[in-house]
Amino acid sequence: MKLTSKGRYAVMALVDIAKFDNINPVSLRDISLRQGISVDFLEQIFSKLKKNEIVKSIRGTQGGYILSKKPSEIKLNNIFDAIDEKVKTVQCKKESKKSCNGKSSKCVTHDLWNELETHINSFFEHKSLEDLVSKKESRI
Amino acid sequence: MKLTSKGRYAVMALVDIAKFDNINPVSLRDISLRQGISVDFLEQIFSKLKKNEIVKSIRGTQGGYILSKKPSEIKLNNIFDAIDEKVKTVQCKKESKKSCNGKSSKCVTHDLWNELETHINSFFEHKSLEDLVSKKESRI
DNA sequence: CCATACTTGACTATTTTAGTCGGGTTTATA
DNA sequence: TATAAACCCGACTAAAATAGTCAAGTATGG
Repeated sequence: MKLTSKGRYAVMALVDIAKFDNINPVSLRDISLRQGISVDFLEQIFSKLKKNEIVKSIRGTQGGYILSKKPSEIKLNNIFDAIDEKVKTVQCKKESKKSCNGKSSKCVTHDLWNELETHINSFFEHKSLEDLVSKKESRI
Repeated sequence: MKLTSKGRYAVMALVDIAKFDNINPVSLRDISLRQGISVDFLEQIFSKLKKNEIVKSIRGTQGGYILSKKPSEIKLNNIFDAIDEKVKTVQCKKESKKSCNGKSSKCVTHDLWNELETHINSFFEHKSLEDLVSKKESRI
């Protein structure tokens, strides 16, 4: 079970934007320089963030991205949902005859993974971008 | 972020053993038939479970595996640790100059992933094999 | 002594991840 | 109005992880 770079980068990039003015758009180039993530990869990520209305884009020179909502209203699960970073539990596929029928150990893992999923999601639902930003502003 | 088949199979297999006599060893062949998992793959998994003292092996005819402890004493995190199914957070590698230095957004994700890891682990630490077995015995 | 079952390690196909690359379109500003 | 900064979009690819398979053992009960 692991977390992907994509998820990590998305959070880093959004925190970066949140730290700067939320009126002036922030360009991917700036984020790239500050966070050390390639512009090309950021484009992929932001394409999805935009589709899911986490950010708004402003085209042309001096363009960039701004947050669609206040940092306090952007929960981490919104971000991960947007970029398809879900908690994927391995499915019981066609092997259902064997392991997932009424008889023996009828997918003990089904309930377990569902529970875990709920558990993790509730963690992300309670964390907002603001939580991450303000934590880091407390630098002496 | 996703959970692997290996983890799922390990849990399924151990629940299978727990359901049967914990005095008579259960062979991988039986588990294979009941759960629809290949014997070869089970061998890989059980090799690690044995090294980590989750199960004991009994060789020869009529051999098989038995649990090393009572189902209530085997927590899911013990199982996942044994088979290297950890929560892996993507590391901030050598790019530390850019993203992980004192200046800008000094790895906001570090703290976040650590928190999540703790959160998930505590979930697994509180679930034992017994919890899974007894849940399923309530089949009418 | 042989069939059953564990033991070990190497091998492989498939899928996912983590990007890159190339060719666009839009728009501020000089 | 030219130009450069910036977003937009889809195809491509190398590397890593996953999910197994395969082969050649060793131990032991009957």
